[in-house]
Amino acid sequence: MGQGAGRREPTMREVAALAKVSTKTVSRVINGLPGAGTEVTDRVRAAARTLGYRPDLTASSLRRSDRRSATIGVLFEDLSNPFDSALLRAVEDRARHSGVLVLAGSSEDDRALQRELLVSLSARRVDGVVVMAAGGHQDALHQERERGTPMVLVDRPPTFGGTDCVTTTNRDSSRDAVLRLAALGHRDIGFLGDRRTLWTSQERYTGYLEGLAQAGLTLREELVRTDLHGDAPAEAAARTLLGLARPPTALFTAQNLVTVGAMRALRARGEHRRVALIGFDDFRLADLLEPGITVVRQDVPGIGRKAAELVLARIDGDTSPPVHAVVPATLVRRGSGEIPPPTG
Amino acid sequence: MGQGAGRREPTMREVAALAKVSTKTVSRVINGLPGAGTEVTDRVRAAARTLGYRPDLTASSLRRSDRRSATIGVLFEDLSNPFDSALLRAVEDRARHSGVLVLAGSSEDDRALQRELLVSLSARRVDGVVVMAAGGHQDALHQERERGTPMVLVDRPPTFGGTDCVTTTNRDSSRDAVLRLAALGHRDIGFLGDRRTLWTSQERYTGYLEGLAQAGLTLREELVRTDLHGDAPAEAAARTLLGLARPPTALFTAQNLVTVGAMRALRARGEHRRVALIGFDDFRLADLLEPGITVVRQDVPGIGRKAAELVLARIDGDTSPPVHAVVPATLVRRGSGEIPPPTG
DNA sequence: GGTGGTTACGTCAACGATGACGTAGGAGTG
DNA sequence: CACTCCTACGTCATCGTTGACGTAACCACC
Repeated sequence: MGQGAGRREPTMREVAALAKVSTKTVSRVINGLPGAGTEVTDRVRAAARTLGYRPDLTASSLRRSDRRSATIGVLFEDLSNPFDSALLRAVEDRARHSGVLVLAGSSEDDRALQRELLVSLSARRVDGVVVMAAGGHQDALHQERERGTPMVLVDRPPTFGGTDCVTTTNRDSSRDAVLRLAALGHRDIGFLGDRRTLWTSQERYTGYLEGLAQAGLTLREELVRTDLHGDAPAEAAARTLLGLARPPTALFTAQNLVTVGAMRALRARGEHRRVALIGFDDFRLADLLEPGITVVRQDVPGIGRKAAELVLARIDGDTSPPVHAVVPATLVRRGSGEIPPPTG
Repeated sequence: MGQGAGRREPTMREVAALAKVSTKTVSRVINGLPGAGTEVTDRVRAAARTLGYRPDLTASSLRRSDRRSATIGVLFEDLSNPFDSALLRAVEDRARHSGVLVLAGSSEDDRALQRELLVSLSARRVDGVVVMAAGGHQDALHQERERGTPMVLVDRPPTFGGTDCVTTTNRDSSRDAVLRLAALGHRDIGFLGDRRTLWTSQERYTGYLEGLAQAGLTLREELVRTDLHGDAPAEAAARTLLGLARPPTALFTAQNLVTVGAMRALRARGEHRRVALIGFDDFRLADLLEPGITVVRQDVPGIGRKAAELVLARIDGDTSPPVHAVVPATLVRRGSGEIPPPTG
């Protein structure tokens, strides 16, 4: 394989020949199973070292009774997204502790691609998968789950039953954010949200509504903009809101990039010190801006670790009822969320 | 395997039995090879669909002559780091185009861990690896390469020969950044760098020295701080420099987090509009800060794509001489790098 | 001193798939 | 009609490894 060199990896048979034992004995030594004498063990070890033998896990897992590949699949929306990559890292760390490696892919919130990647993962016989479900129907995931593949959904719950899931306190934390703004005296609180097909967007919007209701505020529909995918549309939407005859005095932005877009709009209008802003999802440097951006911070490592733990447990045969773990998010005050409404 | 359900995947043999043909014929149909009549083909396809048959790539690649697993390994320092995850994404995209999936791991710049992960990857018989070499000696990588594993190093070159590598214009871009500061009239330009064991740090430092020399400036060693790992140490170092009797009027920060640390220090002292700053590596929101941060931006997707292309070509048997590809970085002016020195 | 148990091996088949090769039947050719 | 060639299958061994099982040697004990 090496730059055309075509060197083959040594096999157990070759080790066995060199050590003058059977392959079965080599297998015993390599796997540390009983039934090999000390002298033979030494001979086999020496032969393996001499030849540079390394076991072939794929052949091994083909034959073994448990059929484990010691590999799990991770299917997130976009591995270059900070949220997704932090999640991946957390899953990876937990998995490595169990000797499990991670096959990772980005599904770009595209169902066809997600299905394709799922097929690729199953062709490699991964032991289980951790998935961020693409928007819309989840037939492919459901089918895969029905086949018996251990599966944990993260960030968004399944639309089918019998499957573990880890999410954050989307609704409650959004409600709390809105209540905090209301407590400062804000009565016109705008909402900027991501694609409505996303469960998280819906939950955060619901939380926004709950917050308004609980604070005794009435919803002004013209202050709500959703389906903002990326920071550019979010910026445009924010500009529109701020240009209204009776503009919002505070904004709740329900996603990472939407927050960034809103910040750009506020800055462009020179209103970033006058209009309050709370965003969902923390981001690096949020504290270095002026004012610092108040955010709802998800416990991303916690979510990833939990998801990995769940899938590993299922792989190990845990048959307890499906779990929907909710990892609490916290509000981080940095200034932008503490701006009071203009007096008068 | 599913939550203890223990359902087995159907095999070719079962499909063959249902379609009343031999397994070899099923193999032909599944792989689209000639030698199967239309009627038989239809019967096999129907049987496969009925049973929900999915080929086992691991068994297949065990038997096949080319032994390909259609999987490559990616070993970066920290998959949750924005640079690393953007790189991973670029590699993943290019690999997917060739039907190749990615087994990813973080080596945390730890040689022992990197070696361990390398062993795990080889146990799974990956076709090749893309590696960000951990600092210090590269014996493990060298050995793996000697065994014939196709390998491409990214970000940092190998200390051994015969191996492809993709890096950016560390030295030249650093020199240009320093020259730009000098052209504005800066004569006291500080350097803040990451761990000196890293090749990139050394290169960027060399570029700094070249820039000083070319601008006719003499090095003031007390303005150089290296081995800053993370933003906290960088912030402390920047504070020290700014507190000198004759402080720098401009800073060149040679890494992502070091730039962040320097910004914090400048802000804490209220000097972020007076002291010029150019950082190596772009980061999100650099444009939203005040002033915007001027940076040397690497073409991360370009680096990742190139690395993937190289390793895939080697896997396909390309035996041309090893390549050291250098992907150019560009200077992005946002304000902080255009601050002139105080007059007088 | 036979019986039973344990230890240290070996032999064989099988995991799921494919490469090498065999073969029956039909088409084409002289 | 005999011969060749091709197509469409099937048979068998094998990839690297391990589970099931066999067996020879040795020890202990009644």
